[in-house]
Amino acid sequence: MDYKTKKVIGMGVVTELTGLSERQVRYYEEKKLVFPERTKGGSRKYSFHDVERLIEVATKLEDGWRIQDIKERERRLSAKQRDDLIRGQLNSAFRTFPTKK
Amino acid sequence: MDYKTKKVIGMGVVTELTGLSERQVRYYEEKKLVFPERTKGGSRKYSFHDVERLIEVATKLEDGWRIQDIKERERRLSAKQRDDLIRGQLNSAFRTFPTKK
DNA sequence: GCATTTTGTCAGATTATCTGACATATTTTT
DNA sequence: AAAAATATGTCAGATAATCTGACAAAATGC
Repeated sequence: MDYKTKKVIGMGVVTELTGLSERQVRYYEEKKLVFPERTKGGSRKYSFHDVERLIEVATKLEDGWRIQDIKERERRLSAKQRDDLIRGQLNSAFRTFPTKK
Repeated sequence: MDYKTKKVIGMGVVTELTGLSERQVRYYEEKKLVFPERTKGGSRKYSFHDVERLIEVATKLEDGWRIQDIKERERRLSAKQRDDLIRGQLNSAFRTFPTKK
């Protein structure tokens, strides 16, 4: 049970912690930058990780980035990470093979 | 900013995480076993630490303890800890004194 | 037996949050 | 430049979440 990723924080606290408006928080969700859970009644629940994510997004927007830019950059980054991961797997495959005790 | 002690969790999530009823959670506060913060509007906000505390309290009650017993025991324990702390301070005082480089 | 402890429940009020829509200022695109 | 897209504010009306205070009741303590 990770305090950082468990989704337990309501909208009010999120706006307090981030300094953002409700409107902004919901808009960033609409743009698929954060993914809150919901209560049975439909209220959003965020994690501390989500809160940090929102602050990160807000900072970039203040720096002149646009939401699509942010997503585009992250798409590229994660693609690179995938490549790196594959390379790492290949390396370890070749490395573990000859290592025979 | 500690995820564990920051008071950000509402009543609904607390009852989910603890399995307790709202009634129980409020009663344990009335008996001064937990100390939630409040929003401007008056809603309670708990930390993960509070949630663990509530579970601990509930467990002891299930084991036949009564609330006054729990508080009494903790009063004694913290008194002992105060004593231990003082003893520790005295010890280190006497230890650091002769240690002259 | 009477008092205390702990929990349930219910009513009524207030706070918190939701969706959807319209407005708008500032870019970006064509 | 005109049109389109972006990001945010705001407002209304609805629903969900939470609060307090009170009464009831079962279990346990003294």
